[in-house]
Amino acid sequence: MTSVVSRSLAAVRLFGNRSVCLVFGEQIVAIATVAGKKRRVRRKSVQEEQIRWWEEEKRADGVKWSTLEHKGPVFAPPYERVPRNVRFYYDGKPLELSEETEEAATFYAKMLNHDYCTKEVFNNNFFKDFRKSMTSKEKEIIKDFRKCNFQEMFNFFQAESEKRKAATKEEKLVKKNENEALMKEYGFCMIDGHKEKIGNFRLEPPGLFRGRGEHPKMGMIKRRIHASDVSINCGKDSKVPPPPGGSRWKEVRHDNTVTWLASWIENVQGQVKYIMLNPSSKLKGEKDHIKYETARRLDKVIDKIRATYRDEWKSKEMRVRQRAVALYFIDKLALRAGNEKDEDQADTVGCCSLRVEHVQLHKELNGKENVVVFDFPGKDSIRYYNEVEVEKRVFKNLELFMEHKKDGDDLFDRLNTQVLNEHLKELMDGLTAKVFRTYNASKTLQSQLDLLTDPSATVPEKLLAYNRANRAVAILCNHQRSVPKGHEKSMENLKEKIKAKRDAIDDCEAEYHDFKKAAKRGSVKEKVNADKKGKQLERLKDQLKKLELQETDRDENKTIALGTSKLNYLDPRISVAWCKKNGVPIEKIFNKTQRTKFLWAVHMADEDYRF
DNA sequence: TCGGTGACTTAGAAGTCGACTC
DNA sequence: GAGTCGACTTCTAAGTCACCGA
Repeated sequence: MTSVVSRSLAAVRLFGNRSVCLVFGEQIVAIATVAGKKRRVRRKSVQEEQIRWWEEEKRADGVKWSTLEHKGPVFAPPYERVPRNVRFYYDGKPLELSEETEEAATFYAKMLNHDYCTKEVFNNNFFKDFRKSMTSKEKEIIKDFRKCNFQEMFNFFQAESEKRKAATKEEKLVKKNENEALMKEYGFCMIDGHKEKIGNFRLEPPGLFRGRGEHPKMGMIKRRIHASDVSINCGKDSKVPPPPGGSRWKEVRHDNTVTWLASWIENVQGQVKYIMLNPSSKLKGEKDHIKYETARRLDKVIDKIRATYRDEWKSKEMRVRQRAVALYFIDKLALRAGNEKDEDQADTVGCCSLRVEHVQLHKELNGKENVVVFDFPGKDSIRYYNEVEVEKRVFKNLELFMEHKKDGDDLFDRLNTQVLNEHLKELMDGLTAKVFRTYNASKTLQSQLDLLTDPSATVPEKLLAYNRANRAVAILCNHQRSVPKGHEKSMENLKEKIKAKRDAIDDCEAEYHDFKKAAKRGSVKEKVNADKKGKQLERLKDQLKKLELQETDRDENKTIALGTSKLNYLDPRISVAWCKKNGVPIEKIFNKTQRTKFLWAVHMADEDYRF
C-alpha cells in the first residue's frame, strides 16, 4: 500500500519548482500537467494550500509578513432567552429574571452537573458576579446563593442537547454545511499571497471561568466580547474586515512584526487573547522547525554544559551552586523553568519556584541512597511525584539550600528563571530552560526507538514499540490525563474478545489436527481441508496477537497522554524517518492534523535522519 | 534591577464525529 | 438504524520568555 509519505512526495515532485502543494483533507492532491495532460491525484473534502516554506529563503529578522488580509473573528451568537416555562427559582418560588441576569444564570445552569459546582470558591465567585449582572430589584430579592435553584434550566439544556443528538441526518447535514460555510469565509486568511488556515477564528463565548486546580478566580463570569473590545491586525493595503452592524473595532493596526490577526483583553485575568494561525501555517511551521534545530544544536554542547554544571556544584558562590543544581534537575528530570506567579493564580510551581515543602530528602529510601522525593503541583495543577536518586553532591547541596528554611520558603532563593536563562544564553545562542525539555524528549524518543524496534517484527509490534518509546517521553515530561470514562469497561470488552478468540483458536486447532490425520491416510479432499484450516488458524493467531498488543497498549496508556509530547516536544523527523526505515505507513503514527502540521518534516527527513 | 506586559507555546478537558457492533 | 466508544478536533487556560520603561 502506498503510504501518505510517498503519496505526498509524489505530489510534490509533480509540482516541480512551484512553492505550494495542495492538501485536500486527508490526502495530498496535486493537479499538475504531465506531458500536456492534466493528471489528478486523489482528492478529499476541504482544500488548503500549504506553502513549501522549507525550500524558501528565510525573512530578515523581526518581520513576519508583508501582506495580510482576513475577515475578522466570528462573534459568539447573541443570547437567546430560554422559553417562559423554563424558570429560575429563588427560595422555592419561580422568579422572572431580566435578560442579563437570566443569561448569567444559564452559565451556571449549564454546569450544574460538573464538579466545579461543588466547590465553594467557584460558587462564591459566580454568585458575586451573578449579583453584579442583576437589576437593583433582583439584587434586593436574590441575596443567598443557597436559595437559588437552576434545575429547570439545567433540564432544559440537557433536553436541548438530547434533541441535537437525535436530529435527523438531514438536519445534521444542514448544520454541518452551515459550519463549513462559516469556516470557508472566516477560517482562512491571505498572508503574503497564500491562503492559510486560522487556528481559532471564533471569539471565546461568554461563560464561567474554569481555572484549573485551586484557582482563586474559578466561577467568575467571562464577559461577552464586542467589536469595541477587539483589535484587528492586518496589512496596510488590505481591506479592513467590517465590524458587525454599526459597531467599531477597538483599534485597527498594521503590525507586521507580530503574527496575530485579532486580539482582545479577557476580563477575568486581564490577559491579552489572540486569534492566530493554524499550526499547519508557514509562520508556525518555521518556528517549530527552528525549535527542533535549536534542540539539535544543544546536542553538540550538552556534554560540556553537563560537565560545567557538575563542576559548579562545588562553587564557593551559593548563587552558582543553586543555578547548577536547578539546571541539573531541568536536564535530568525535564522540569519546567518555573516562573513566579501572582497571588490571584493557582499555586503551581516549576524548577526555579520550588519551595521547601516540595522536596523531601532521604539518605536512604527503598534500598536507594541520596533520594530526593519531589511532590508538587506543576502546570495545570498536575501533580509531579518522583523519587529520584541523585549524586551525593547534589544531595549535600540540597541539604545546604534547605538549612534554616521552613515550608513556604524558596528552595532556590538566589535564582529565578530570568537569571537562569541569561546564564544559558551564554552557554549557547538561543538556549533557554525549555530547550532542555525539547532536547531530552526528542533524544529519548530516538534512543528508545533504537532500543525497542525489532526490524523483523510485524507492523503492529513495531507500533507497540513506537508507542512505548512515545510513552517513555510522556512519562519523562509528566504528561498525564485522567483515566478515560469507561476505561474499565473497554478493557473488559477487550478481554472478552481475547477469550473468544482463544476459544476459536482451540476449536480451529482441533479441527486442523483431525483433517491432518485424515489427510495422512491419503484423502485428497481432507488434504485440501487441512490446508484451508491451517490458513484459518494462522489468521486467527494473528488476530489474537493484535488484540493482545492492543490490550497492553491501552492499559499502559491509561493515565498517560501521548499527544502532548508528539505535538510539542518530539522532532517529527524522527518519527518520519522511523516510519520510512521500518515500512510503517505514516498515518499509523500521525493522524490527519498531525500530518498537516508536520508536512515539512515528511518532506525533509529521509530514513537516515537522526536527531 | 525590577515589575509589568505582550507574544507566543504548551496543556488537559470538553465536545464532536464517525466507525464498529448488534 | 440505534447505540456505543474511541479517536480526533476544538477550546481556552496556563505556561515560557523577551522586551520595555521607570
